[in-house]
Amino acid sequence: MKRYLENIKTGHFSTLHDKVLFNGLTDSEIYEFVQHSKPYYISLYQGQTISLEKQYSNMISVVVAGDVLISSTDSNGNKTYIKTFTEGESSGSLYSILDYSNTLIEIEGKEDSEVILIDPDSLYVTDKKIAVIQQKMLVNLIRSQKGLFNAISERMYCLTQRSIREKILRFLSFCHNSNGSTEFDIPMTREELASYLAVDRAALSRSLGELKKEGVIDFHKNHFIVLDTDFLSK
Amino acid sequence: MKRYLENIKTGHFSTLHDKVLFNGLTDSEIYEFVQHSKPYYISLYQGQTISLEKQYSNMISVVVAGDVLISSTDSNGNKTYIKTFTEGESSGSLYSILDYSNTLIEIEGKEDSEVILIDPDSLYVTDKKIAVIQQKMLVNLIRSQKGLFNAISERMYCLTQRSIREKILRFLSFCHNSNGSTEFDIPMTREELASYLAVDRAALSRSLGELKKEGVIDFHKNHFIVLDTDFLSK
DNA sequence: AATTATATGTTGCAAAAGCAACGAAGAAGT
DNA sequence: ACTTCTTCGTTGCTTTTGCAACATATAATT
Repeated sequence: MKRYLENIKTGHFSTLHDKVLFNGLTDSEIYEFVQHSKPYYISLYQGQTISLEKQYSNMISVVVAGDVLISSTDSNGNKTYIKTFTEGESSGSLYSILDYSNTLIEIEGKEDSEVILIDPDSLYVTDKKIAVIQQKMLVNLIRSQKGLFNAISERMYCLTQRSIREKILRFLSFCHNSNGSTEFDIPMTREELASYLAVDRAALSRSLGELKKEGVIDFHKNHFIVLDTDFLSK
Repeated sequence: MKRYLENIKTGHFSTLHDKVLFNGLTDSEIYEFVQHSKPYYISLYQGQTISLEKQYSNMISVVVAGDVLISSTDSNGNKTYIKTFTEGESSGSLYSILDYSNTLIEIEGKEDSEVILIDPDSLYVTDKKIAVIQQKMLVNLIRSQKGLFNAISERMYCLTQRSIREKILRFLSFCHNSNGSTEFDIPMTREELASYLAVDRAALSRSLGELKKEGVIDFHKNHFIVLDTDFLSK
């Protein structure tokens, strides 16, 4: 199931440039790093789910191709969805920070996918020969965390609002800002949005209906239109 | 108000060892880094508040002595409390990740305090001469983010609970686990706890009273006792 | 000790949210 | 076209929450 990347066909190296974690590295630096860190390579067909043995659960994973869904199961057996990673994203953002050692991590391919796993120690343990490479990659790792942190901050901002109405408006405000338009599609179903805002789905629908009736917003399924932006920014 | 650290009395260097960001660095490495990055030095008396000009707001700050409170004011004039940093903590955890450039950052000394500000570029821009130093510090930065991340995750866990009662129980569960005891002091006033859980203070008191009446917990001011741990873990 | 100030608890009431059950609208499969 | 499934909206009812106003308690100041 797992093999070292260096033993895989060299075609894989060429795709690594585009991945955030390897930004700014030259071909030979990537090659040098792979020689040094011996990352694991996993390929998944669509729908395939594999469990990482615990000793691998804290590794930095880079999605080389496809789209994977990562979940964890804690000691009580509760399965928690962590995040969907798409090609180029590296979960270093998550794993290097949260300590998932000793939890069961599952990776599911939402389509045919390829993932490599990198031992964080290969970045963390000082090695003068590749210090410059390590440094570049660490910076990439920190940078890639920004996106995750912003996502969390945005959700926190929504969650700290006291009413469903305000939570919705906060959420739409973020959508509006990141799309630059007053018209956009949201990437969730109602159920998922309710879960994201930590409210009841029915109550969410009710509040959405009120906002529509008041002419603040309009929507149909995933498509939303903000009619009165005054309500958003505060 | 701000001067370069290297122009300050050398006594400051000796205290840097203990700071998370400088862990694992030798004296000469710290010296070398300071020479290279020219960090700013700020000293605050108790109660003093200073505003960082915008170009400094994204800097990595390390609290060398004392206890400081950091807040940001966004373009709408809303002042948001960010975090209290105590000696040794580096806000790199925050600043390197969240982009606070162009927001007004204020630093308030909760007691007489000293802070140094480090330009993130001095860690990010590759420089072969000090690559090893940079690498060590980047790892320290990532490690220090773990604490912040866990704190945020815990709060999120509380916030996603639907009722005040459940939010309280989640919160107490975390206190219980991190203290290892069923008896502990919480580091907040009621008002602050209410704000942390994003609920009304009066409603919080009501729920706390109910839990006390039911014999699940007992408390007096900041001191809490969990009487029935069955309620916590689930 | 008396006086402020601050923190915490209490309570009535209106508004909001949760829950459950059902119905409508699509989407997917046969 | 018909069934089946999923998603979404609706509604009645109950519970919870927020809000405001006040009471009590504790700490700080003089």
